[in-house]
Amino acid sequence: MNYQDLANLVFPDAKDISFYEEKYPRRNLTEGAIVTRFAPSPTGFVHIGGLYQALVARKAAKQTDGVFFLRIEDTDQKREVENAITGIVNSLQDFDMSPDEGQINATEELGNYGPYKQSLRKEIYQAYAKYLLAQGKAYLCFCSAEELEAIRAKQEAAKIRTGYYGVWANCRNLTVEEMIKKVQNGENYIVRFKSTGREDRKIKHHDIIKGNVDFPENDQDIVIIKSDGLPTYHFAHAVDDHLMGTTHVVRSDEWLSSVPLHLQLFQELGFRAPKYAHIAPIMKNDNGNKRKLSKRKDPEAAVDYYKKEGIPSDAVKEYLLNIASSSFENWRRQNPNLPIEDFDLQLNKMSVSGALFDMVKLLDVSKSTISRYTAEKVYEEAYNWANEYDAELKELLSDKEYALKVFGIERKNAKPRKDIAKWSDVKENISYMYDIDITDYPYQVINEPEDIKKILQLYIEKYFNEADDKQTWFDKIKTLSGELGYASEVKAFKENPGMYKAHVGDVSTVLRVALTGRTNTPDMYEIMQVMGKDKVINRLKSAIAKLS
RNA sequence: GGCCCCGUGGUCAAGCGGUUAAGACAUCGCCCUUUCACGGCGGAGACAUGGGUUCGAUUCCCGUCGGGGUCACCA
Repeated sequence: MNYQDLANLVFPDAKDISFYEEKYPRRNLTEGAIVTRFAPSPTGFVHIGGLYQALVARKAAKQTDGVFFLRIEDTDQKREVENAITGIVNSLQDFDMSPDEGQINATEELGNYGPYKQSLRKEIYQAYAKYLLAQGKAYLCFCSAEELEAIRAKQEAAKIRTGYYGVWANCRNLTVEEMIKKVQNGENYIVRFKSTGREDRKIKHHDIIKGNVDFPENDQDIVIIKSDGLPTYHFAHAVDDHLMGTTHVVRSDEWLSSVPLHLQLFQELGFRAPKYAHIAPIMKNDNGNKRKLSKRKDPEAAVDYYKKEGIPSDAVKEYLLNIASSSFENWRRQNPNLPIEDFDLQLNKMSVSGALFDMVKLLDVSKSTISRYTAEKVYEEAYNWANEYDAELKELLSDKEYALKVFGIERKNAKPRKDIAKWSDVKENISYMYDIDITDYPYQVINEPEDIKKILQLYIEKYFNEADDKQTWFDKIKTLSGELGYASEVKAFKENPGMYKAHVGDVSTVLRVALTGRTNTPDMYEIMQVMGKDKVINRLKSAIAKLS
């Protein structure tokens, strides 16, 4: 009786690993091409941190003509959430980050290295577990949850390291005969890795982001195959990333401390280990403490939040790149119109510590992003958003020709208007351009009904002409101001405030408020042009009528 | 608690032995011959702390403090 017999007894049907080694040959890629992956577990929506990882991983691959794939890590069936896979796939699609290989919907996938869903790879993991078992590099553990708990309790009481290792690993020294006997007796078991490491020795690891990190070797006999026959994360990681040809593992830095284990696993399995890039997670300030953005507490943790708010996916990616690399901002300033695909992200320049999520900054990035859009693009995006989330806005936008004019206001100039941060702002932003009932007129300096009435009436009767160019238009407002005793130049007013009731700016404000119901708007000349003569006259008349 | 990572203005961050310690967001003021936004100019605001090493430390070493991660048949 030897380990081979034990392996055959436990995994009678498992294939020899040579089968898989041949089935999944080395990828034929150009020198330096990077293969990365996004490997979420389907336990809910995509987290902004997950998107961040995926963005970084995907960029690293794309920059080198490599491959970016999506692997679903569903080895914990208890935690699996319905439709999560579809959610993941859709979120990546929303951000224009669909993978080259992997799941493309709940049941289908792309690529030659699949299945890309771990629950479908059970036999593969078992083949490799059998391989380790046959060599005595793994063993069966029959400890119950209670026994494990008892071990832990003892360790804690003695204030020593907890875990299943060394002398605490009860089943580690079971003989092959004993293990076989227990299996034949129907005892429950799991497969554990027989660690070759020693806690008093150090291993060196070079992480692409974190740099040189030394750890004690791993000496824990971790579980590789659980009682349901599925692998643990660690084992699946080693097997999958080897078979799938991953060259660079980009993942959250919570995994950093598992590196010794992972390296050991790769070595004992005879695999070449990938390079690791552990990224710092995105944090949030919670009463003075930093913590990871939480799925439960923070709405902005969910990637869908941005979609619902109408923050363009481009903007979210720009913001994330901002966090990832400080050189991105400089690059963007120099290349305002290039797509972010052209930006070269250096993994080794990425920040080592977790950044606090900054919504204000995101919104600023978003404003800039949207300001670079053409009116056509703004229309399209706003319409698509409205179509899903805001029926009223959709209705407003139904007249595309007019909407295009509205979105074109102050957009054609060298310094386009920057006032939309998210599509959910649009309605509030443009509603006065439509046939709404203005009820509130927040007149400012000039606020006597009689004065207002005079200005508006005179403007309608004598000065308004749709055909005027901008200079003529404004000259007329100046003339009108003078005619009614207001300063037609602000400077003149400032020099001699006592001589006038108010100045041309104040007169303009009256017109603006009467026209739009607000004190702040984009350029009034353009607004009038877009509204057209009838609407302008009607608005002004109606404002007069509403003077008390 | 053990192990590991991190600590530059409110936030994101350059700099990594000698700098007036960049830049962006936010904030304040001024300017942009009508508002707001944009843009321009300017202001305020930082190297956690204590020891070393050095002619000289934000940069290197050690301690302290602070923050984070990890120690599952979860990923």
